[in-house]
Amino acid sequence: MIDTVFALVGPTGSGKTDLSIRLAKHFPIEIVSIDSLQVFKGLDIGSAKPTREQLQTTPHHMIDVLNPNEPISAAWYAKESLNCIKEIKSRNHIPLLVGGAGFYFKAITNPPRSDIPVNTNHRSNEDAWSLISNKDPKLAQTIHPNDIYRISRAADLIEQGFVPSVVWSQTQSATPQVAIKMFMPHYDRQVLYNRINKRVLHMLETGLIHETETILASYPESRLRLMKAIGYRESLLFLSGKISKERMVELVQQKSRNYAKRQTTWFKNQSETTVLQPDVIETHLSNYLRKIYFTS
RNA sequence: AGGGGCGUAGCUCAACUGGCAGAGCAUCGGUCUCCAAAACCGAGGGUUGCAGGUUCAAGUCCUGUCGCCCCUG
Repeated sequence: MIDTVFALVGPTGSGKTDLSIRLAKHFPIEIVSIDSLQVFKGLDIGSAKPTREQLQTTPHHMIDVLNPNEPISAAWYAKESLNCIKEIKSRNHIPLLVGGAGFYFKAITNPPRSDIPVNTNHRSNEDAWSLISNKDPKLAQTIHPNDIYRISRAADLIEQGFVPSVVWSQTQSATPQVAIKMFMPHYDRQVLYNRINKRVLHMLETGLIHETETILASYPESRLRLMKAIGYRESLLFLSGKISKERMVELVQQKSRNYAKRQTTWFKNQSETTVLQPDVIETHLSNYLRKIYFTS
């Protein structure tokens, strides 16, 4: 029988963290963060990590488990969070997944093949593309020639003797280890954007730039990762004098809004997602949890 | 006041000697099967500051006008 796990999903700035803490006051909940940045130690302000108090009042998992210079992957994330879920259940507690990383959620239900390593050596896009056209023409028709991520991974698979279209259809049709029931608060776009803009301002007031400097000082090799993370990238650009402080704030707000839109698109197009108005989501989820865990 | 420069998409800018007004970003929609706060795809959006003139044809040339910037007194 497949376990059902509950999840609080949604775009950045939609109040997931606060809501999860409130729920944890009434239920024996342990929170599993599904977030690509909060896993890293030191990325606190920029990743909008739960506060120290929040982390103390409610058990959290998948937060502060990696150093900023350590590698991460969806397969690893899926495996670790699945472990957390299992342990929480063995304690007779309720696991609640909280986060906005759709890709990692997907990896939890449909884990990618972790036995085929990622090839780190560089090959040109043209080479990879011609490799795919030759060895897996079916796939070449479904991948856009500019889609360098998937092209590169497909080339990985081919070089290791696999046919990408076959491998990928297998992982897709594999029986999921857990079913995730997702709840997402829905805000009016303008309201959400205002919240995000305000939150970015708050990040700057509480020391986002200083945090960036601190991380980089302890882990110079984490520069690449920071350059791919909203808020940290712009801080680095500001610190190196490439942009003004005003421009930096503008950019962080803009990129956060763009990200929030992508997250919303991802989750709302998942069939397991229940979209709810912010003012009813707490009672709705409470009722749900009560019904599932305390009636039998 | 006199001389010069500039006004083109929400923003930053393209458009050789007149020849169908474009690009990046933003905005809106979407994709995602080990880099995902990443990467990628699609769409909408313009009386070229305004008013005249020359021309088959004006963002481009001429006149006037408004706004901004620089230089000189």
